[in-house]
Amino acid sequence: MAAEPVTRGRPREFDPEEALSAALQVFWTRGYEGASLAELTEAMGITKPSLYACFGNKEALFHKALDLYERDKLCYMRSAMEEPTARAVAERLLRGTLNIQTGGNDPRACLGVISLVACTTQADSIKTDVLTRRASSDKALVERLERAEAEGDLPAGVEPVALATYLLAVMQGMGVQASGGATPEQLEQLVETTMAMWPTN
Amino acid sequence: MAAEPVTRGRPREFDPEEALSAALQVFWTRGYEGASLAELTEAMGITKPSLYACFGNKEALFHKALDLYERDKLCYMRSAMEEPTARAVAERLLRGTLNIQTGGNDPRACLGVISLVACTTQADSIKTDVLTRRASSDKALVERLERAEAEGDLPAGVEPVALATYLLAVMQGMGVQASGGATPEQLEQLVETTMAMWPTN
DNA sequence: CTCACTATATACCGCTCGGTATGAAAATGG
DNA sequence: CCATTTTCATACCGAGCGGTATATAGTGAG
Repeated sequence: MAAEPVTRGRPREFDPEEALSAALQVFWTRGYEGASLAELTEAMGITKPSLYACFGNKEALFHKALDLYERDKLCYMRSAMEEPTARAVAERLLRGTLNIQTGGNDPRACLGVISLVACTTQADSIKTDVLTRRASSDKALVERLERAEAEGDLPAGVEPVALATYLLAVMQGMGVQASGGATPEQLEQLVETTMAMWPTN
Repeated sequence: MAAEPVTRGRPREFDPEEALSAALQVFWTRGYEGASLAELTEAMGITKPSLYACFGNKEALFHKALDLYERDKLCYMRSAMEEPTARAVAERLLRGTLNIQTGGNDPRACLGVISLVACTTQADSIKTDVLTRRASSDKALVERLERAEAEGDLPAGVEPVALATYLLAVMQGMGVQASGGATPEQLEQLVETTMAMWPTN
């Protein structure tokens, strides 16, 4: 990227990255439809025309916030795949989910889960975007578990696709519990219970 | 109830039960905040003043719809507790959840999950209501699993509270997957995977 | 300094939201 | 037949929504 984008005209008075980060926090707690422009602009410290000029509109802002979320918050997903065993992959995923959900002031679900469940009226492109992103991460987990199967790392009779779906369901269910006011201790216990259930050979 | 409520004045031209059932469908697909009065009244076949006169306001209508939902859709939860073994209880719960989620046109999560995750702005009383109802059903499951432990129906080292939290998380995660466009077959597979994970002694 | 250009702040737009005032319509009691 | 009571349908209300027109302020180029 050009650090010197040859500014002509009045310079911008805010940092787009910081503003986007603030917008992400609002979207994360309110959801896409629940986040109003008034709340967004106040959190970002800018006015509506500035937001429009810099990010396009509310929907484009959300997509960019989703980019940031995936880059900053969901990176643990990719690194978890590098664990040596399927069991270790699962535990890294569960603990990473736990960390995200208990990182803020009070526990809350993954932004993707919130967007999927909450956006019901319009937001067709929002849902599609989230689903597309999730499909690729789901695929990565399936491939990792298929590798585990090939390596003899999974007990016989355990289907990689089914196991991946199951694990993702637990992670998403953990998000629902977090949204429902579960304490970090309860979520931690849920991780341990799930790991105790993990198939052994 | 009095079947003859001594009508005086112009009789009502719609059936409140049917109207409430229609409202429930709208709330279930749109969520509380996503359901507009326009969509509600159209689905219910009545006008806004009629709705207001009969049900109070949107919030009161939602609480009554939640009553109906619990009575009609979540009755399987109570009957599941009567199964003889903890394993059978779990399977009945999972299959009951599956039936609800795949009952409509396309899969969707439990109304409680939708309400919890989606309602972010106002809706304080909505969340409280849902949480209160869920707390009692959670408690019933915990007590059932405690009975199972006392009966030697659970393997050693399995905590009833932790197991109940885990099972509920899977059910809720299943709802998220349903909202995300999972097919009934995938959800069915998720049930079977979960049952395959269920602890054995 | 002047001009072209860009970001800023204010005020505003059309629309939809949940909720209601109002008057006509349909029933019962006298 | 009339008064009373309750429901129905239309039209309306203030507020908040996402988005924007407009005018001003701050920058580099010439």
